[in-house]
Amino acid sequence: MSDFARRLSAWQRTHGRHGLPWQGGRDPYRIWLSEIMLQQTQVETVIPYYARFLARFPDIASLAAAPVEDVMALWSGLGYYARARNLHRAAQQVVERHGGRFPASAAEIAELPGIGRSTAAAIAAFSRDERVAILDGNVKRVLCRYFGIEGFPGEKAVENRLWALAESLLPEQEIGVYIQAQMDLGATVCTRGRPGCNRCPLAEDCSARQQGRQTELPVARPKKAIPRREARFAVAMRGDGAVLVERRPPSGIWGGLLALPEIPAGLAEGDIAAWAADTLGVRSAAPQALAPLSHTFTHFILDIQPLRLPVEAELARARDDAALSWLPAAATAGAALPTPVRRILDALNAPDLFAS
DNA sequence: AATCCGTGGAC
DNA sequence: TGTCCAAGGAT
Repeated sequence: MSDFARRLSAWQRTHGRHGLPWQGGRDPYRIWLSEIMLQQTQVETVIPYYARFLARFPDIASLAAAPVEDVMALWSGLGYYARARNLHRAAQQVVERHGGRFPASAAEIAELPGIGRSTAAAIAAFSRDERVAILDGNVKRVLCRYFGIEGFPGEKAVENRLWALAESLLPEQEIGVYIQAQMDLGATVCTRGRPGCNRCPLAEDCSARQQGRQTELPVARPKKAIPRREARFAVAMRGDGAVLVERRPPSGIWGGLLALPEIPAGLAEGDIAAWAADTLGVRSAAPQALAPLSHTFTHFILDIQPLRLPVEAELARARDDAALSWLPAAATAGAALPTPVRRILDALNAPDLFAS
């Protein structure tokens, strides 16, 4: 075994993380769920979602049998909603094509929607110690520093080199411990800022440390200015507190979630009531501006102006739009809402703390 | 290959 | 306040 792997695994046994909710078992379903939730998402954020999801869907069969809307609701707030849709689709594929048993090998696992090479390897390594490499953000950071690898790791050529390196370093046995060691070292010691080199089992011959380049490696993503966009959300509210929401298409931003209808840009304030009558099927009083908010996505910032439309009457819509539905105030907590929509509705339902 | 896809934590 | 990006994958 390479000294690299031996030192890493030895470190994991004494200094690694062992008590996380998805650790300690070999059930591929639980491991799979954790890996998907943890994609681009921090451990502390995932923990409560993971518990709620497992309580509602304890196994693949229950997940596969559920309506996708229920799955989206449990994912509400976690982001990257295609993960939830793919998770549901994959569960159904396991039932239909694998007799309900999660496929064993990393190669088979990677065929499922939402599971790429690295996630498939992590599942196979943790569930049955299959000898396969992962390449997530942690591993990229550790390898780039230890071997002094130049170039942005998101670049194809650099990534290919890292994959080859990761595979060449694999120990013969106990791959699960080794994989966990890489993740834990990256998450707790070889962190992005201020790495704890004095606690690192690889420090003595780490290229970045020898050259004092810990903050320069891995090479950062090329900078790109992120655009700002504006949107007005219609908050059509009935007297009983129910709000009109729109199921978004499966792909794109907030795919499959319930959002507030967007008022077309450029539509004059005075024309909003007519638009609401035509498009939303509601007769409403004059729009009232609610507190604006700003929401940051990965690649743009959205400045949101919610406009409350007090509903006076429901009209027959020319073409019944199945995407529109009334969300009762009591149902917001369990609904599949994106975060800013939840904030807007929560503010409406909460007692006004600033009223005198 | 480059872009798209959420949210919140850390600094 | 802004910046960066975390157990990535799909297109």
